Amino acid sequence: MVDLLKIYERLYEYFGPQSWWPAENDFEVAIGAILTQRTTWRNVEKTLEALKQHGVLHPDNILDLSDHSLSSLLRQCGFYKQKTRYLRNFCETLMRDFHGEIASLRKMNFEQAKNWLLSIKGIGPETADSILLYACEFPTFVIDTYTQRIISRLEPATKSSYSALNARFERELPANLEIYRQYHALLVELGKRNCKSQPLCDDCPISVMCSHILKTSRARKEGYR
DNA sequence: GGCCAGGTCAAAG
DNA sequence: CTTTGACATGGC
Repeated sequence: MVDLLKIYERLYEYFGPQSWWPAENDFEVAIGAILTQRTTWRNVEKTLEALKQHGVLHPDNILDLSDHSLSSLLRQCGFYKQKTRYLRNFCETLMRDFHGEIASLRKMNFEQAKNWLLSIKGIGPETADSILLYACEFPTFVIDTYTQRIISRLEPATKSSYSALNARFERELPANLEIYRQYHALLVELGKRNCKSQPLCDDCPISVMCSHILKTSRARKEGYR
């Protein structure tokens, strides 16, 4: 078994602190989490910008749009008809239950908040955890395809289902909001740069770090808190 | 032109 | 409970 904390330290040393989640407020975090499903953040940014320019970065305003107007605003980020439904589902439920205030989720316990999110069609485990971690300050570890890919290369035998990996990261790491936020962002950064082919790593741009990822880790306390 | 991107859902096996 | 196909545009 690889040492997950050690990997975190190596990634942090190599890439430095990441500024996630880029957004002006918790609602924008949540919208971005839905829009970025299987989509580059680049395209999501353009879509978020379009929504802002139309002054509809708020659940009320989004619900006022016709299906046609909303989906034309979402076109650039792909799966736009599906995401039109997902976004509507989310905004409707958010208005119905919390008057559009995501901050209300913080007053619930973690289980309740996550179940509330998962009950919305269009929000699965990763999107839910992303919202909980980056918009609501719950220390829950987000597992994405990069994380699954990286772990399965380091440990080909490990079961990499969402819940198994999420449980493992949370078991082996200190339950710390800032570490969870940084670590997930760092894994995405590694995943984006790493070569797509098997295995980790050899000819990818950061092969030196990959081959030494489990060794020589200087203790690095800053950024933990 | 081919492959992939910060997943989710519904339908099958 | 795990696997498969659909969903769609944009970048390299």
